[in-house]
Amino acid sequence: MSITKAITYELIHKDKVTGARAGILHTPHGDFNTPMFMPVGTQATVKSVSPDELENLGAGIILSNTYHLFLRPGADLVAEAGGLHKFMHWNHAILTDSGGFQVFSLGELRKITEEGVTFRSHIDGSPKFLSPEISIEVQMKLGSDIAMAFDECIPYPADYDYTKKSTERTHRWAERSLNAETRSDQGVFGIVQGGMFEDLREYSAKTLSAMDFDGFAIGGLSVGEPKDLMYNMLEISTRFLPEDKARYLMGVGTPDHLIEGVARGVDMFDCVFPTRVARNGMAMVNTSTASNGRLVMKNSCFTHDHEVLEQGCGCYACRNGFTRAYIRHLIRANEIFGLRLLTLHNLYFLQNFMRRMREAILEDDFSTFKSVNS
RNA sequence: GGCCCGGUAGUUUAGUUGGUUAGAAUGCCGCCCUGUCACGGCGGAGGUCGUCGGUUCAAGUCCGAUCCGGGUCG
Repeated sequence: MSITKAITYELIHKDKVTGARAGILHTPHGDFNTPMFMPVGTQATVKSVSPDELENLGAGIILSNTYHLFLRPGADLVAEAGGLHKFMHWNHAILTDSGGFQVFSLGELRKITEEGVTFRSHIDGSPKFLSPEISIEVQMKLGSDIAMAFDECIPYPADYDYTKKSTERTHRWAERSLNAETRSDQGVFGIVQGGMFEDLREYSAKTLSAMDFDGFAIGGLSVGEPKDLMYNMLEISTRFLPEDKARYLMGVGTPDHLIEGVARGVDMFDCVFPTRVARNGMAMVNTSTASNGRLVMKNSCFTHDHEVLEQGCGCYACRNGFTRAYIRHLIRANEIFGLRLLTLHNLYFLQNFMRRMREAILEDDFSTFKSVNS
């Protein structure tokens, strides 16, 4: 007899050359093609974008943050509103990060013990406490489709001894996170750590694989380490994860990293990059449009540029003919619409980028896509 | 015409009893943003301190003249 799982991964095709995977992630709020990119909606909103705009640009699942919602407005209020989906009017899937990374980002403001993490709120400085049990409880109240286990994101660089101890603690926290979960309509993903050490990455992936998670994330990467080191750690992390469950590389969202991640069998990504960078005036484009894949709209070379961001792009901004000169003007003048146009463009760009990768995988031609877009 | 106030980066300005390389904000130019940030981070260019002369070891600062702007009295 099989228990119905809230979250399942269906492998459709594996690229014959690279091992890149095309699949479908089944959730209580719909089925979504992988590889996929999840826009970040930290505080129950993808900054400056409405739910129907998100839907229109092809996003199927978004990420929201336990840490932020825990501090404000509080999980009880969201539960009172009927859960996060209802609260923010988003009918598709939601993955909630556990707060591990945010707490790690607080630096000196936090203290880690076996029980959990005490820290000070970045909002009002008040003392707070998060543990695996509390994080999962909050995520259950939020009602996300996928909850993340509470982990410690190890800073870079970190020595072997600390990395080993931290990783082992993350494993114990993973077990506790799993035990705290009671909702049948919610899945839980474990998070592989292991810092920058091959044996610890392998150890972490194997240890977590033995637990009954619905999917696995690779954490602790893209924290300042060199690219090659990151790719190596990623490779080892995914190698020991089960084929029949989704793999999620946390916090990655530049095109080069997405390609390298997919090439190593990753199915899901999230990143503030496209949205944050949009708010600071940058458009993401194909390398055929700009060799580094970026247009810094504040640059004076766009003053008289009356072309769209990228020819042939189907995003709201390009489809409707908003020009580079216009967007540059809006950004410089600090007009909200400027950052909205760039946000819509960047999110569309990445959705389309993932879609194209998936097509390439299905045609066993991912290595061509990789070489053309790197 | 007399008297008073004020002229310092494009703009708004700080500058002590004269004392290192005249600061800042904003704007301008560029770089950056990877599980926290809309109004963010870093760097750069930009000044003959209205002009001329004087005092002094040393003047944005003190003195004189002059130009410009504003105020006020006749």
